[in-house]
Amino acid sequence: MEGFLRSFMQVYRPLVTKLNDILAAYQLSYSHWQVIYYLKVEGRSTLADISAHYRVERPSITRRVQRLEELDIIEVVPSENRREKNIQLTEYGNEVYQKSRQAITELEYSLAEGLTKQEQDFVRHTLRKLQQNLISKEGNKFE
Amino acid sequence: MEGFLRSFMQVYRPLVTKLNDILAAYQLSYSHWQVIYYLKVEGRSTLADISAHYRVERPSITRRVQRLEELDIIEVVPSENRREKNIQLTEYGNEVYQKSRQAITELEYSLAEGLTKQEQDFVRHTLRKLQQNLISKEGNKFE
DNA sequence: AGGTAATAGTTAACTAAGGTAATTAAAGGG
DNA sequence: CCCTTTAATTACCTTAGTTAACTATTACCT
Repeated sequence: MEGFLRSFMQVYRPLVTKLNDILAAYQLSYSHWQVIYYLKVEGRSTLADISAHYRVERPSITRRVQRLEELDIIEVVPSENRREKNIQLTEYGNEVYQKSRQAITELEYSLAEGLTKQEQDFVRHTLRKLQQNLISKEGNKFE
Repeated sequence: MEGFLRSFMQVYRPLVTKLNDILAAYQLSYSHWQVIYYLKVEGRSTLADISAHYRVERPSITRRVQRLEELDIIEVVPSENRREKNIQLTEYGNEVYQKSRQAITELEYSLAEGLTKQEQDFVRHTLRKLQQNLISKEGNKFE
């Protein structure tokens, strides 16, 4: 696996840059997209949910959410437990999701150019494995 | 390739964190490692070389190098062209390289757990391809 | 029920890392 | 010899994360 880290890290930067370029259309960047995506898939959620899922500390999530609130992409909905803050996508937020989804999917396709279907499946499979190897060797403060 | 970006980005953070933990032993982080690695492989170089190789703007490289200089990991060597700054690893810098190299290689091994040799080769191959796809679709201000 | 402990969210302060724009110094070319 | 280009630097801004400390609310346990 020697050289793997080098390759991986060199893919990272141009990739985020491209993603951020796409999301700049809505004054967002990739970290905000993660929240939007989560809410699209999971529906109404708390900040703690999102924090746990992405393994990102809560203050970071607070900031992402504040931005999304300002932009009317998400809204707060009342919850029984007054300690937690339930949020969900607004109508406009759904719109932003749809539009960005398209652009991001296109990016994914363009990345996959020159890779066979099998290869693509394999990459996903491997990444998931790497992620597990990484997480299992962590302090696991999130579990 | 749908879902690829998501997986990729979720591997990234724990990975850098681990790398930074390793390098923290020398008050460094991964971005500094890149410079050390480059100097180890290429020998005496200029900041412009490093900037071009990693596709990172020069001010960023200046900062990385300043840190490494402070820590006596690199040293400036006189060059004919007084406009460029030639740098190379010091003896201590080589030591830091060796020690970190070990730890990083171990990390790579532990990541590769559960992947066959073939799979590992394939991951590297694919990452390189992705990198090319990304770069070829860029403004290519570095070429 | 009442007091303590845990949890959700926030704020503040810090760190890492990058980018652009402007500046300085040196080199090169007509 | 002047003008342009190039290498490095500085200053300033942005993204994104972390830890520590605080508030409010809920849960637990005697």
